[in-house]
Amino acid sequence: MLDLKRIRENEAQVREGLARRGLSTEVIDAVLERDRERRRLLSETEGLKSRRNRTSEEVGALRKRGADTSAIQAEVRALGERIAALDDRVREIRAGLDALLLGIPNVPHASVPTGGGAARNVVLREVGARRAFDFEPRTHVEIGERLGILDLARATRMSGAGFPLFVGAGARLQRALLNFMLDLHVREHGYTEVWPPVLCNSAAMTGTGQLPKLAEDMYRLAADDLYLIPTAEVPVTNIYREEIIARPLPVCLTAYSACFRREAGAAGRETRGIIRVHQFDKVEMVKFVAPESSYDELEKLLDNAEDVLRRLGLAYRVVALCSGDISFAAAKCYDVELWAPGQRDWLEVSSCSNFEDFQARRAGIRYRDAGGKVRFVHTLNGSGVALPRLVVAILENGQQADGSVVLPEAVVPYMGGVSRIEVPV
RNA sequence: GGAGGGAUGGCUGAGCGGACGAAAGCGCCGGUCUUGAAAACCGGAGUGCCUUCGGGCACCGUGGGUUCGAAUCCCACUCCCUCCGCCA
Repeated sequence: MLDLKRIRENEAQVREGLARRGLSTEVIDAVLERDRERRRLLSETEGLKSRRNRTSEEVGALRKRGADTSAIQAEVRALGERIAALDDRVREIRAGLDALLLGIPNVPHASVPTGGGAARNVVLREVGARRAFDFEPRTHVEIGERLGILDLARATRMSGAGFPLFVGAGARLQRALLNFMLDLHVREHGYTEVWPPVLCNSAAMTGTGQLPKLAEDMYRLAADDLYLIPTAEVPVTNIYREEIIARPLPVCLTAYSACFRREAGAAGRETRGIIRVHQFDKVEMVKFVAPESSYDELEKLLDNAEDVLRRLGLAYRVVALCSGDISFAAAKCYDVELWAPGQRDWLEVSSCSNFEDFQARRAGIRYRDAGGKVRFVHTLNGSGVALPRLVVAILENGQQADGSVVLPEAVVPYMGGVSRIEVPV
């Protein structure tokens, strides 16, 4: 959520931010108009309340002396009625204002390239050589089914399309990769591991910005005001909701979680295989940092995500998203994409974002600066990394002519020494 | 799921409907003393909003209600604790 004062005082900057996202700035007019009305009514109401408080105290004093207070009591009662009416009106305006503010996206950082659509994203670097094949590389679906480690048909029978079932070495690979990534972030990148709930309430979802805009994309348990999380970002960021963080910043947390996405509106896109699924597993990194350092911390976060791929020896590239492509809550965002030879395409496996104080303001996450002043933290997060597309890349890059798959060395210890998944006889 | 108890500032914990934005202790910050520290003593300190910058308003789990006036009384909800039942 944007600071109302910021909209008031830096109107042009906010309008430019919306425009860079390709959005209308009409909402700003509505916000400013309601804000003016709200402040006008507040002054009036508070003046009346001040009068009521003083007069009411008088009643007490007069009573003590045994004086008749019926006239003055009637006066206060009348004041109370006026106040109640005004309060209702203020509440109404405030609710409307909040609804507007919750629907306004973050202002893109100055360093974000301007433009809309993937074509305007900027490829910053490509790391690692793409493997050359002396045979026609197969897709992960072909590889996985032949190896008997991926059973999409049976998964569809129990849950529908988009719910992968991993078997044998495939299941083991999931567990191995998760442990490999968590160990890396905890032991070498300085993160504290957490294991969060995968159902969160609407307040938490609003805090990180999934609500109100992305309601259609989430699985919801209507009877309980609970949603299945689309990413561990939600529970992990909300750990400090409505708190003044007492620990020294930065606070760096990492978590594995299952993630659930309805992918409404994505029907027909990337439906083959496990590139876009309704349930998947992911290791997430989340940081709570002082505002001065958030852009340095974003670079570190990005490097932590890249480190996963470097150690697995996979070819990847880093993309700076343009202003029309960054997510609702983000001020700046880098995507990390893996090369998948069976797809002949780059697959997004991580999105590293700085939200500045956008989420912190919604979720009420604050800290005390050196001077003891209470301020909103900056929050960041990034995948480190998402599993299904990582598995796609490992299978498609590691495939051999005979159908077997050679695994990256770094996961072999986590696979109980297995370095190659063989075709069953 | 059943029965009872509870929710107050960073923590512990007081609070006859007007004195309470709130005692006290701990912790924290500043000062005195000290070579330095500890102890002792003195002082300071909640959050948000509005403002004509004098000040004002709101906040004691959340939302309603009673009253001239609510941390305090009433109702509902949420969460926590104890006991019983059930369960991995």
